[in-house]
Amino acid sequence: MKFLRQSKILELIRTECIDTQSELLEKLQESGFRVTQATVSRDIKEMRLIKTQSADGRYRYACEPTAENDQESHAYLLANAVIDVDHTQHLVVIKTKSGMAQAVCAALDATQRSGVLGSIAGDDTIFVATRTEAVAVGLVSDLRRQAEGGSAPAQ
Amino acid sequence: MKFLRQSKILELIRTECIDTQSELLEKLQESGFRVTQATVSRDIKEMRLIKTQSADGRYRYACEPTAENDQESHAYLLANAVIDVDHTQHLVVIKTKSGMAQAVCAALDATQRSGVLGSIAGDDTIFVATRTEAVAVGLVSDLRRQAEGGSAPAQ
DNA sequence: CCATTTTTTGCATAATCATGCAGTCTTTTT
DNA sequence: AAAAAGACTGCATGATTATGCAAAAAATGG
Repeated sequence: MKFLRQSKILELIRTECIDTQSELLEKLQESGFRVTQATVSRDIKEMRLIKTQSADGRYRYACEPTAENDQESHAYLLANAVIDVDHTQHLVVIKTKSGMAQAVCAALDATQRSGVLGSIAGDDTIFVATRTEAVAVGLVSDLRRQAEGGSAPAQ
Repeated sequence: MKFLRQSKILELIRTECIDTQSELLEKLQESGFRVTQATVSRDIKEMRLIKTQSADGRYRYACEPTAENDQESHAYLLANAVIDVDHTQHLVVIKTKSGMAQAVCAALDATQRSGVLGSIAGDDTIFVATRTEAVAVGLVSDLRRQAEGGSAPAQ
C-alpha cells in the first residue's frame, strides 16, 4: 500500500494546505489508509517533502520544486512498482504490483514518449499502444532497464 | 542584533551541514550570539528556511531556492536596516543601523545597478560612487522608497 | 528626557516529528 | 517448501520544534 499511500499524500498536499503530519494522517485515514504518524513521518522523509510556509505564514507541507525530483520519483516508481514488461506487435503490456498501474501509467504519460498513441491502466496491468513495433521494442527495453537498474533514493 | 544574527545563520547553513536548530544554536553561540533555541526557531520561520535532506539522507537546513526569495530578503534588508540616504554630486551616502552596512552593501551590489562604479561599507555607512549625478539621484530616490515602503514578510 | 508603543527575546511548555526495536508480511534463495 | 533476507509498520519514546506569555529592549513621539 505504500505507493498508493504516497500518491495520496502527494495529492493531498497539493490540493490542501496541510501543516502538520497529524493533519495529513487524519486525511489519509479518511481515505481509508490505516497508518500511524510514524509511517507518515517516514513517507515524508522518503518523498523528501518539506515544510514550507504559505503566504499567510502558516506552515504547509510541499514538494521541493526541482525538476529532477519528478524524474526521480518516476524512476523510483518504475523501479519498484513494475513487475514485468512485454509486447506483441504494437502493443506493450506492463504488469505492476497490485493497485499501482494507474500511478505507473501516469508517470509514463508524463514522459511524453514519441511514437506512443496512448495507454490505459487497470489495477495491475497497463496497455500501451505504439505507432510501430520498433517503438514498442524500444519502450520495453527501456522500461526493463529502469525496472531493474533503478534503486530507491538514499534513505 | 537580529540582522547580523540572521546573516550569520545564512552563512552557516550555506557552508555547513546543519541538521537541527540546536546545532545552529551552538555555532551561533560560538560566534558570540547569545540567544536561545526559541529565537532560532523564530528566525528560521521569518527567513523561511526549510529542512531538506542532503544526499546521504541526513536532514539539513537550507533556503528555498526561489529567485523571489533573494529579492524579498533584499527588500527586507533595505526596508529595515537603512536609516537615511543622501547624495552629493556623484556620491551616494547611506546610513544604516549599526553593523548592517556590510550586509546592505552586499544586497545593493547584488542588484547590479547600471551607472554604479562601486561601493564600500564601513560599520554603519556606505559610500556608493556613481558615474553621473543623475544616477545618484535615481538611486537615492529608489532607496528611500524602498526603505519606507517595504515591510517585513508576513509572519 | 520621559512616556508610549512596538519589537525582540527568554522561559517554560505544548506541539510536533523522528526513530530504535520488535513483530509481521513479502520476496528471494537454496 | 523451508530458510533466510529484506521491506514495512506500529508502538513507545526520545528528540526536536513552535509558541503563549511576560519581561526586556528598542524605537517613536512629545
